[in-house]
Amino acid sequence: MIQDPQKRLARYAKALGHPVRIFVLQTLSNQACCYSGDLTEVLPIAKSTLSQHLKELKEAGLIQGETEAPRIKYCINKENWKEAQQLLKAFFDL
Amino acid sequence: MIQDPQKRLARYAKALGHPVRIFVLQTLSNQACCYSGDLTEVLPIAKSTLSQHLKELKEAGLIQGETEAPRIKYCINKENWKEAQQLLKAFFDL
DNA sequence: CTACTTGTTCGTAATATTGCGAACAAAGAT
DNA sequence: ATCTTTGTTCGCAATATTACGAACAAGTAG
Repeated sequence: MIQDPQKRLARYAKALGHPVRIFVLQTLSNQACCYSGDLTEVLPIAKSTLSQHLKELKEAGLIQGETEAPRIKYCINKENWKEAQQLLKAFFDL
Repeated sequence: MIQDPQKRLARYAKALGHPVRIFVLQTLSNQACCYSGDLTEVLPIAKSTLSQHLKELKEAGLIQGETEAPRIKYCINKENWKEAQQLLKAFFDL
């Protein structure tokens, strides 16, 4: 009954379903990439909590992390980002 | 730190974060309105479960229900739908 | 009035989410 | 080799989500 595109759309939407994750994605969209330390400084949450949110975004496929020295550089996963964009566009253009 | 638009966007996204709710919204977008019985016939879930999903969509402001005889007619809440659309558009056009 | 239809609400259970601090791992600096 | 920095993982707790069936309300039909 419910098809794969609907599941994928729901998956992406779920990942967007928290203010912190929205903020993170906005930050990454604006400025290419960033380190999680940059985010911890700004956000009023524990670093372990931020780490979990980043993990969820990673598992949803919306971001990717690249080890770089002691830090990890997070970027948008452009391919999946585009898919989410298209699925949502199609959804609202119904 | 986190502003109201981000919270509202996250709220809408959260409401979209389940395949059944995506399906319901697609159905309502396509054909004006429908009764929850129409949905129960098609979806492989208990009517009480569907009722909960409809309640969440209602509380998120994305749909509205209108009592009509023994049934309830559900429609998109166009005002909030448009807001969600705009917030998401702005989000992805970053 | 007594069914019947339609949908919500309640009670329950299993699982997921959110959040924190403490402990841990990995790599660079001293 | 030791310390520092950076971020993850673990353990825990509180709350939310998802789902079902049974019971309940509200209106229609007989």
